[in-house]
Amino acid sequence: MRVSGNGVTIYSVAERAGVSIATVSRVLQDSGVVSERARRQVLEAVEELDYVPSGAARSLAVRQHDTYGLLLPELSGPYYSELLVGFETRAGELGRGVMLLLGGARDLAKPFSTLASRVDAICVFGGLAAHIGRSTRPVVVVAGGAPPGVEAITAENVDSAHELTDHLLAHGRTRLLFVGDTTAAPDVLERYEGFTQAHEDRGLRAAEPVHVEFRERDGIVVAERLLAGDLAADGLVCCNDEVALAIMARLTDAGMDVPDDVAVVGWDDVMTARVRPGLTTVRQPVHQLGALAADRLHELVGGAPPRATRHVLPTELVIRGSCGCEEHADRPRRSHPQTYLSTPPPRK
Amino acid sequence: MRVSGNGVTIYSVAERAGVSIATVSRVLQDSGVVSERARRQVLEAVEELDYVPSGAARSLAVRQHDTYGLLLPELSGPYYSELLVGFETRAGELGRGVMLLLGGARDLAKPFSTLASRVDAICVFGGLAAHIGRSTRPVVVVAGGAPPGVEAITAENVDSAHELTDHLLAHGRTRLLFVGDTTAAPDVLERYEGFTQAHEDRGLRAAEPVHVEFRERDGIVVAERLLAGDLAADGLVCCNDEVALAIMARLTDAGMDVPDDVAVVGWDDVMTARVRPGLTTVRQPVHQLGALAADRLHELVGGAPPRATRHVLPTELVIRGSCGCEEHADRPRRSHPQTYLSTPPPRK
DNA sequence: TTGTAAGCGTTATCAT
DNA sequence: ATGATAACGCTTACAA
Repeated sequence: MRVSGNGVTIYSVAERAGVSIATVSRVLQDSGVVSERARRQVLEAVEELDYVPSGAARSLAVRQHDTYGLLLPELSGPYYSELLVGFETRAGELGRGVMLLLGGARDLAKPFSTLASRVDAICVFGGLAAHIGRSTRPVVVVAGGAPPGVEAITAENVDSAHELTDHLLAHGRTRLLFVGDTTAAPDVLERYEGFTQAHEDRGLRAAEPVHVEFRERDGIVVAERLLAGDLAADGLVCCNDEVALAIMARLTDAGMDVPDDVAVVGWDDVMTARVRPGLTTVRQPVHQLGALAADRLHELVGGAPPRATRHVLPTELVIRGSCGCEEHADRPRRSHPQTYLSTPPPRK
Repeated sequence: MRVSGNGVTIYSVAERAGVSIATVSRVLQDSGVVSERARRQVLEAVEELDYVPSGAARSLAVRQHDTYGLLLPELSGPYYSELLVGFETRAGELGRGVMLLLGGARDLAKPFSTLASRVDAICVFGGLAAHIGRSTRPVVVVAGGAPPGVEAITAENVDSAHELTDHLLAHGRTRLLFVGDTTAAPDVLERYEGFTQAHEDRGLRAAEPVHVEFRERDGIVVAERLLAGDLAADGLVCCNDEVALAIMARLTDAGMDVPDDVAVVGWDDVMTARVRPGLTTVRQPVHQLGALAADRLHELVGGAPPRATRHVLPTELVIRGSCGCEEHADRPRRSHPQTYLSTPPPRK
């Protein structure tokens, strides 16, 4: 039994149109020269037979899948979605399809190699970089460290964190806590580095990070610990906005004032749930990250050599009220331009 | 130039292992019987050569892509993400890959047929159902109406909307507005139907829907119109939580009280941004929607006949404070079980 | 247990 | 302008 497709092949079409399969292919690929008459007949036959070409056969013949893979750990929150959208959009512009693989809990070994067998190149999210067995296919790692020889694209982290932290310290905050699991993602570790450096630059010593996941509920736990006196701080630098917002909400509910009692800042500039005080945060060019990844895969597949240095995208510090500033214009305050290798700076 | 892959084929492996390609295939597919010795040698050769099989060649040979397609309009907010995760997860469990196509603004005709040529079956999001040209491949439409002969899966809408609306009317609200673009998605239209019916059941006449998009900013516009007196209402039934939350935030900012001045209810039960008052909303089994879609595609590809009736998943009304109720336990109040065709009710 | 060989449905190179 | 025909890399009877 033919389980998929309708059994209509290029042969059926050729026969019906009264031409050879070569002509059918020419018409469909719009390659070579075909008489108007032949073209019409082919198109007609295609229509009548509901012909759907076999992507597999084509890929085999042209030795290219025209598809890029994307490996993400999950899809909660706006971060991954935006990355995915950026990637898919650019891939689409390049005429490439996208195969998605979500990390989740499952063992990725087999799914990953299956993916590798179906695509021309793969974009891997930072935390999952370990899954790249000598992948044979071109790979770029996004938002995280890559093994030697593998290209990496990331948003600037250290400097942004430095500035964000320093901003809090400049507000006179003395007991800052970094909230985020530095072991979970390379990005988070870099942010903690910036956090530490900012302290050191002022002759202070940064506290150990408070390890939590990225999710909202994890923020609540931190808030509870703060309320219980288990944790003490007058400023919180959170690994992302969701955690920051959750903490703010819980703290405010319990009668504490943000930023008076404790300043809270985050990362990502999530546009949802605009709150008061507005959340001071670092805006990342997530969409561009995805788009750039797709671009690079395309170039790598095209034969370009992998880049030796990481490609770092600039971020913007967005000052609102949660850091202790008077809430003013909702605009980015400063940006962190980075070395651009060959790609022009992303534009909004 | 060989642009993709490393040129290592099953032949290279066979040669290196000193066996035939049939044996290599047997080892890799774990089919047929192979001597331990041959197996070891093949595996060794695979390792040494960094062999990555060609998915295309395999698909061509087995006449199956082992991949399902998913067509979504976009990825903003948690709704689509959850749907996607549900779909991808189940597909993964079934050993199938997922190709994603995002609607966006671009013309979908070509991307869609390309997609069709690369997958065994496609899941199409409701609003995009029009893009299914006699697709030849099995298709299921999720969250929306499907052309005759095409299977559809959706969450219950009319009854939920009816109950939600009636709940507001029972609170003594008299000027209810439905906020959402009924022309954009069939789901929204169904909700408006329930909205209308609830009015009619009480001998009232429902107002025309206020057409807005799904996004947050669209909610703000509505709030502005309300504040400006351009719109008058003491209760708002919003097409999703993002719009509802945005409206609530803007209204509250401007000094209005929710729910005293105006009740606001939504749809989706977005867990982010838990606010006060808590948002009364309808919880949809979005993850299951995606998972069920993958399941059905799998069965269709396996030769099962398409279902004639729509497969409707139950929703839960979640009563919190934004409807005017005293804020009590954060639990679903009632559910809308529907006819189950063959799939057991989704469980949390 | 292993190998040979015939597909699978395209593209692309030659002739014609 | 069109048609044979040889790849493309794999799976799978069928033989051995």
